[in-house]
Amino acid sequence: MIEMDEAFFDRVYDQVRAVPSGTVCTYGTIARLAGYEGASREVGVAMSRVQSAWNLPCHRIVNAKGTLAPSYAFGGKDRQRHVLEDEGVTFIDDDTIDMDKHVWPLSERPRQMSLFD
DNA sequence: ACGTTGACTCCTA
DNA sequence: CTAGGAGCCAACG
Repeated sequence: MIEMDEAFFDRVYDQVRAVPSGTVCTYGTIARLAGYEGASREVGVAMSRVQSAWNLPCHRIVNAKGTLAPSYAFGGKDRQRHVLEDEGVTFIDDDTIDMDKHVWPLSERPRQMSLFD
């Protein structure tokens, strides 16, 4: 059977669950993998509706710049950073993830593909 | 059914 | 580096 109405949220959450520990994923990537490319903003809305009991690793979802979610999420950026660091994610700043090392999946990296770099 | 809104992204100055 | 604006898509009142 096919989910129809809540397909968007369900697919988004399913993709969030698919993000491995120690990596991070951007809203845009989640949207794309869920089949809603360009709906990055809606992914953010979906995250805001996540409840703790769902066990979604929403702390692994960050924006394209690698900065953490606003303070009102996770009870503060420090909390989110701590969780990510505990999973092995490294930061270049207190609020900025070292994206090129931890973004997932590798093939979804945002326009950084220099073949000869 | 239309207009607003949002844990976004990209481009320009 | 920061600031502002436009584009994008789905949910909500």
